[in-house]
Amino acid sequence: MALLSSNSKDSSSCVPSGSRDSNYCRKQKSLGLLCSNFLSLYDRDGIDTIGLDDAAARLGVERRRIYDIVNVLESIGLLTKKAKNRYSWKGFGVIPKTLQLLKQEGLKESYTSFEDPLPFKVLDDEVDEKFQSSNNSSQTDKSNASSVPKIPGLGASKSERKEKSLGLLTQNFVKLFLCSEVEMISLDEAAKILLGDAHDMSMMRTKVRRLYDIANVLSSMNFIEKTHHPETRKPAFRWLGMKGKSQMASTNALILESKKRTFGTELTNTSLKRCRGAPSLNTAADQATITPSQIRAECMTAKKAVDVSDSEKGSLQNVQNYHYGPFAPINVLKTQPSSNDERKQPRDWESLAKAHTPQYHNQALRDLFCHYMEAWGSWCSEVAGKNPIQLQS
DNA sequence: TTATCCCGCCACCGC
DNA sequence: GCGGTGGCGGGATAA
Repeated sequence: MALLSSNSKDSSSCVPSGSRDSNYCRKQKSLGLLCSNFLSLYDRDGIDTIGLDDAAARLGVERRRIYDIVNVLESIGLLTKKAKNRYSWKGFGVIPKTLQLLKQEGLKESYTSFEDPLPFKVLDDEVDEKFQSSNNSSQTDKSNASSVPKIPGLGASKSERKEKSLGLLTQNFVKLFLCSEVEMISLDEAAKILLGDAHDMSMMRTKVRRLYDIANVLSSMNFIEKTHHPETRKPAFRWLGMKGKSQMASTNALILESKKRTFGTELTNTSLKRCRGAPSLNTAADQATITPSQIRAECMTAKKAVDVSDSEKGSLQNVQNYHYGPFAPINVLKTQPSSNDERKQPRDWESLAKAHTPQYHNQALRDLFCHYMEAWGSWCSEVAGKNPIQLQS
């Protein structure tokens, strides 16, 4: 295989001859661009079924590439397989439901196995059951778009192959954002978390390659955006969710501008935060950028906080309808305002801020939170003309 | 140098 | 055996 591959490339890349023309541009062949073109073709009214051969022909690519796109799109519910070579287009309307289901599954899983080195890997059976039922009914009932979509071509007994599928990897990658509250994650770190076998470098590299494929497709739909860690400058991806998708259509200019924002100005950039209906108590630091190397430690810390009790967790969600995830401030559970508290001194912002200032275990997070508070303070004085909240260091 | 990811081989599966 | 599917990793390109 290697020989054949390298031979075919020798004749087509180093020397611009053969099938690859002299002005070959890699970007023009990218999976992300291909996905954009695919959506341009099929994301419209009147589109019901999509033929893979047709798609490949119209997009001018080989079938293999269409499989890559379709697998990712199907994993998030945009498509469902109808028959061999034929898919049914569901559209972006199903995405909120899909994300909600993925989040539910991911949260359930993370609560039971966050200490597992591969917290998002163990859900296969459960997901598969849902996929199976989803697929069965999708053959006849298109209203089933609310179910988390089945991954294509995965027989129940092919667990090993299934575990490596692009679709499942896509779902787990998305869960990583939905459930961990991590604002930014590198693909290396994602691969480590999703794979578990971080010691196997070969497998890691393969996983990262697939994550690049997935990330390209997701970012072409504006579900995520590529960015860089502000300190390490390491490449990473930030979750935008449906907000990114909806704003892509209506406010391209705004998004382009926001992509240029610097890390320190992110505080007021709430429009691009993930779409999860977070309440106003959601702190800036809660949405902060986390260095990948801090993820595991913070996961463990937050796991302990979240695991205080199921009832406590339930009440938190009832009150706030919001889940902090593994990066919640450690005192969040203790300082949630009761219904009585909410009536007390609603305008005493300073004491409120002091009472609710998160006490992160991690020094970097504390610094980050201070940074946000400073930014907020300057924003208040500059824009809103209010007194900045004094920082607790 | 490192990050990115295209490309196509080939194993697997159902018919 | 055959065609559809998709995991996989070499190695080229981009940054």
